[in-house]
Amino acid sequence: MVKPPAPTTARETSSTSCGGSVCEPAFDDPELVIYARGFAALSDPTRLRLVALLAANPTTGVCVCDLVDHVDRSQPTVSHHLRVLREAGLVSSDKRGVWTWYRLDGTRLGRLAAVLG
Amino acid sequence: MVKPPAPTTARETSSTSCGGSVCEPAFDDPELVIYARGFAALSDPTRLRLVALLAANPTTGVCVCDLVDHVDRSQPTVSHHLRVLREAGLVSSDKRGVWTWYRLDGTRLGRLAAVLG
DNA sequence: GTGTGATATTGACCTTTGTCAATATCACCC
DNA sequence: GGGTGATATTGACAAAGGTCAATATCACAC
Repeated sequence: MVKPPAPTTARETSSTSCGGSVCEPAFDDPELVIYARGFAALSDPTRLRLVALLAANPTTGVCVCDLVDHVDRSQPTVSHHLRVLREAGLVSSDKRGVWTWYRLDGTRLGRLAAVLG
Repeated sequence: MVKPPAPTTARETSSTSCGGSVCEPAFDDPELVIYARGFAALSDPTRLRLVALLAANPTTGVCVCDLVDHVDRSQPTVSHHLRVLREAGLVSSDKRGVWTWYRLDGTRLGRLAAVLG
């Protein structure tokens, strides 16, 4: 969203027009849809808590069983949320034997942060 | 979500336990709900386009009538989205006569960006 | 192979959300 | 005051989303 402020031309509010001159942003619609999907993945408190847990354990990641223990939601619900995060590209999963470990994808998260300025 | 990586203790994957030691994040639930609401406000392409338009015109803001012209949605729908953004604290509105101008709240947006690292 | 335990998927439920048409509000001009 | 035009609100509807119980899958141990 960051954009160098355009040299705003003088603008007089007349009674027949708001007098606005709008500078178009440099984002096209497909881009917006992708970013919106990313933010949607972060729009749920449970998912945000999962992200926080993963962010607090960046080097090792966290096993699903531990995530379930920490979020006060049923195991299927946690699994659903992890799927949403994975499909948004924000986390990656790694199956080791019976256990599945999730890890945060800092790059994707950083790109979303960059969009916000 | 940024958190100094805790000194992860050695962890052996046994057959009876994943062996994980989870470092708790420094976010409490009310905080998560607030942030989630912020991201939810950014989770719609139409709203994201509105934000982009406002970000591209930071000094003056943009009049609602111009926003409606630029987003291919009905006027009530645009009004609805602006309300969502306003209630999330991401934009502020300013009534000048018949026209209402919206402006981006960079601080709030920046705080959301900071949460992402 | 059988059992066990970790994770994923399915199905069902209810809530939330995006959208528009219709209507309301409100400021301004004549 | 009546008309006009900008914005907000309401109501209705379909679609999407969060949750859990039940079930499926799959790896490992015995």
